[in-house]
Amino acid sequence: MIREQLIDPAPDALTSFLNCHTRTRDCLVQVAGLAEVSYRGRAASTAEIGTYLVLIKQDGSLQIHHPTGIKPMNWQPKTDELVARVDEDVCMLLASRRSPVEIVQVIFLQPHLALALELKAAGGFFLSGSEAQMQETLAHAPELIEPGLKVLGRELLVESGGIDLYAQDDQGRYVVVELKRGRATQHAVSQLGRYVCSVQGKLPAGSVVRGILAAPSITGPARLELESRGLEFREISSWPSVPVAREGQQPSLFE
Amino acid sequence: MIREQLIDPAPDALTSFLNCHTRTRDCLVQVAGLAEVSYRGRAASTAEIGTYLVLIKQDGSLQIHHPTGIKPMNWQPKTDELVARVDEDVCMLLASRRSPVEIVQVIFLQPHLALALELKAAGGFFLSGSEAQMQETLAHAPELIEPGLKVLGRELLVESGGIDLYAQDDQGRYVVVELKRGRATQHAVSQLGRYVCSVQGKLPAGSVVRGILAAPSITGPARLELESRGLEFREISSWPSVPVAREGQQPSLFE
DNA sequence: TGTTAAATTTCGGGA
DNA sequence: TCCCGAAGTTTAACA
Repeated sequence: MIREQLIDPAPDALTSFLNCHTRTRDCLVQVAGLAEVSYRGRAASTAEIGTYLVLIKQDGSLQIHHPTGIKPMNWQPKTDELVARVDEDVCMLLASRRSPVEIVQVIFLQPHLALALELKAAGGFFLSGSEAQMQETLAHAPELIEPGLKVLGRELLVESGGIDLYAQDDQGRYVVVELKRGRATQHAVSQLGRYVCSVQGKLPAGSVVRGILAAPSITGPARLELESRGLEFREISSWPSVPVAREGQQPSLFE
Repeated sequence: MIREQLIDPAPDALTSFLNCHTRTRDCLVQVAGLAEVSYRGRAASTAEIGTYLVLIKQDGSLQIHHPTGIKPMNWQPKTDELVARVDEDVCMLLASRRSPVEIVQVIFLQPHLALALELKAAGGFFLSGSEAQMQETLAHAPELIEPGLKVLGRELLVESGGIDLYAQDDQGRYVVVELKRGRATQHAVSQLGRYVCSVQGKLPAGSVVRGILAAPSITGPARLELESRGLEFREISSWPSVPVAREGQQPSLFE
């Protein structure tokens, strides 16, 4: 599990350690200690000297954590080059990528701990409650949106994006359905509006296209915007915002 | 720096370790080893048995990393309760929060390493290249958007959101400016459209309100959408997508 | 608390 | 590669 551990490594020792274990790409590498971090790319940042935790995963992704918060202080999702070297008597780590051109530089002023861990086995990961799952369910039970609704297509691509559900109502009118797994916002209304326009543009002039936003709830401003644009909202209440373990009850949507 | 380190801890030892160091809230705690993770909240997930790295920061935030990717496999940004206990002869960690109600459960089947680190000093952090900075710059140099433009306000709140820059052109017409630090998308066009409508609704009927999207570039579909809605695009090219160190040259925007 | 929008968003999918 | 959209997005700001 622990491939290698160094306490208070010298600059050249840390440099070798980093280059060795990042090259093999089979370890999760971490270094904790006093460091300085700078980033240049889509934006630019500088972190003054402080105690940070640097993580380098097997795919070469880099993240630098400060004492609080879920998000790293600095990061590099993918690195095209990851190299450590001794510079002015300290170990310096450079993580760069092209597209976008970005570079993160870590200067280890006083590394206290360097650790290489083997994190081999990762089991399966299963997520439920995604919008994709909601789409799957509603595509097979469109009456939950509206009685008589017939689904013609899913993920239909138009110039302005992908339409979640494309359908026809009991009067033969085309219906564009936009799904949200959580509370629908003005953003969702804009999306729906764009899709409705795109579909209208493909049909003979004068065709009526309905737009339905289907979600467990909707914000006040979104509702106003929606109604002013002649679009509709359908509450999908059986979508459990917090799936609760239940016994002897009938399973809700998505279970 | 290293407050405590355990190798292959027994369930009760790991439990004590976790409860002790998370209670004091002055350490970054990590556990690496075989585990199972499940989550219930806005969605639900299960991670089968595998080797993971669990990080618990001083603010009680929890993240569980698998071998690749910048994002944790599971996480809990804020925990209202963080408690470990021995359950069926293994150590189980529960991290829960209200609002939204969510819980992450980690079952440590075979912990190999438990580490408590002191990450005390964090230096200052400075980021440049944000949209806020772009706004600051353009508010003082609106001629970069258009000659004769006068800024009337920033972050002006209307019902549909916050207008980045509110201005008047050399002919006295009101101008709503939406800024993007990167390539502008259809989403940005929608925002701008909403703001223009909101402003029009506040002015006497028939008032002309211009909408300008100011960004370094714009996607093709966004440009079409923009033009079809009578809105305008202004390229802000001096926004350096990659701020480069230069010598003897005149500093660009934002430097 | 509710809503909106930014973010070095990341990530995945389709053309 | 470009583009769009989901995400357990997170985070901050503001009414």
